[in-house]
Amino acid sequence: MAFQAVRGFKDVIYPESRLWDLLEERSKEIALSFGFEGIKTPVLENTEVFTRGIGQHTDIVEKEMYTFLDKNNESISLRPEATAGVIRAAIENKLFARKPVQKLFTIGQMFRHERPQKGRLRQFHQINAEVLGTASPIADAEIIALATTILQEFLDENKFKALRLEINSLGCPECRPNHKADLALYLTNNVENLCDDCKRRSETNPLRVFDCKKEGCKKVMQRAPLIKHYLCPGCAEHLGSVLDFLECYDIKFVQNPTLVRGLDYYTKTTFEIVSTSIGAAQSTIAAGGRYDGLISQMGGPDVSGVGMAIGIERLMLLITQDEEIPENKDFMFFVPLGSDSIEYLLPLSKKLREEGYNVKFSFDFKASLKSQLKNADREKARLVFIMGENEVNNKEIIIKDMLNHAQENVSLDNFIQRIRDLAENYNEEY
RNA sequence: GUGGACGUAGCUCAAUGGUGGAGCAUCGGGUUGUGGCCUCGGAGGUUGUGGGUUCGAGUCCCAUCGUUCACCCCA
Repeated sequence: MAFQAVRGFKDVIYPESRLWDLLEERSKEIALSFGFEGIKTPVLENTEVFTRGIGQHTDIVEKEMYTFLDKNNESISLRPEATAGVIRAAIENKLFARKPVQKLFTIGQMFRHERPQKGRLRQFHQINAEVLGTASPIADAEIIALATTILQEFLDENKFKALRLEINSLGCPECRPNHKADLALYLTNNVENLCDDCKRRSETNPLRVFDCKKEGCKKVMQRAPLIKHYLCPGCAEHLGSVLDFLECYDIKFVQNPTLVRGLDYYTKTTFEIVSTSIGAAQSTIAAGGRYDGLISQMGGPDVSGVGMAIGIERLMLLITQDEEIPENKDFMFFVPLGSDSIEYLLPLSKKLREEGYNVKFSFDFKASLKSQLKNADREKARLVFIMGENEVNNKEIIIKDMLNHAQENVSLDNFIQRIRDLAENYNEEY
């Protein structure tokens, strides 16, 4: 039996790997343009970073985290999300002593032991950004603007328009308990009309009952108390400001009063960017929100933060949904006929690469010109440089243009200058 | 973690329980050192894996692995 990758873990091969690299490069450039600094944190943390950060009783920590004992019997876990580790790193490296507000950006793999599905892997990747150290609603809007800017960069107009930004406020420790209590009471009073799942949810995670698709439950929840009627003046004002600022950014949104997040730390602003043109299991492309209390809870200063994550696999699914991944750029291609020309051609290929051209060199110097040209064609060669016995004797090279079939002989001495001239005429194609 | 569907060549898919095929891709010819198009040919498979039923299984049954859809949950 041949080897198989671990369940839920996937190889990324070309051409997807090309698009993947592009995605990482461009999104990083965009984050830098917003003033974020890159950060790289380990995939492995002490388990407590996550139990304290995300919450002991979340599904992510309780059921999905890869947790095991290290050789010294300490419990360590693969990170199921980025925020807790970034905050741990910010505190440990005393970043808040450098300046009070930290804007941090990272891309990397996360691990959750779920049943795999399309767009749901056990190792998956996120583009992640956090603004730590400010309660300003401008930061919330900026985080959302960063997410939408990155998505807009990679999606064509129709796909981008098919995205929906849903936003809600979860309140704060001041006002949230009042809503929680009233909701719990309401659910208890209507428990006979709820499905079995929702009876359980009423106990474990009452807000989730809003998400139930069963008619009975939906009917009950139509009259259930909504958090927005319970927000304290501070939270209400914050939400209002965030929405105002989103309009300043010209970002469309819909308020979803039942939007919940699966991580305990969220307060006030919470949002999701979902695609309407993709399966339910992978429709959430990006998500995030504000977290008061998390940074201090992890041993840092008592300041607030806000962050977002984009699921790379899900974004890739959306991008490639009905589109081909673009080909690599054109290449120049060296064709030695026989072994005698190699000593002339290899140095020239080095020189061209140093000048920044994309250069491939045929490996099959013993093969016929025909098969090497065929190969050159398949390798997307625009200019092919051929040198055989005749050319070695005359100290010259054939330059063949594969697009317009033209070919010319140039002397070895004039070769590089001739390529510069040709490439210039091709308008930066190389 | 729960329930359903599907696994045949590198890819997309055929084959009534009776000798597993096609298209594309790949490799090689179509006169000496000129690619794409065309044409001819070759190679490629323990039908995911392991059991079972049957004279006979790609096809039916069970298990297992994988994929996928809906849940749970989430990026």
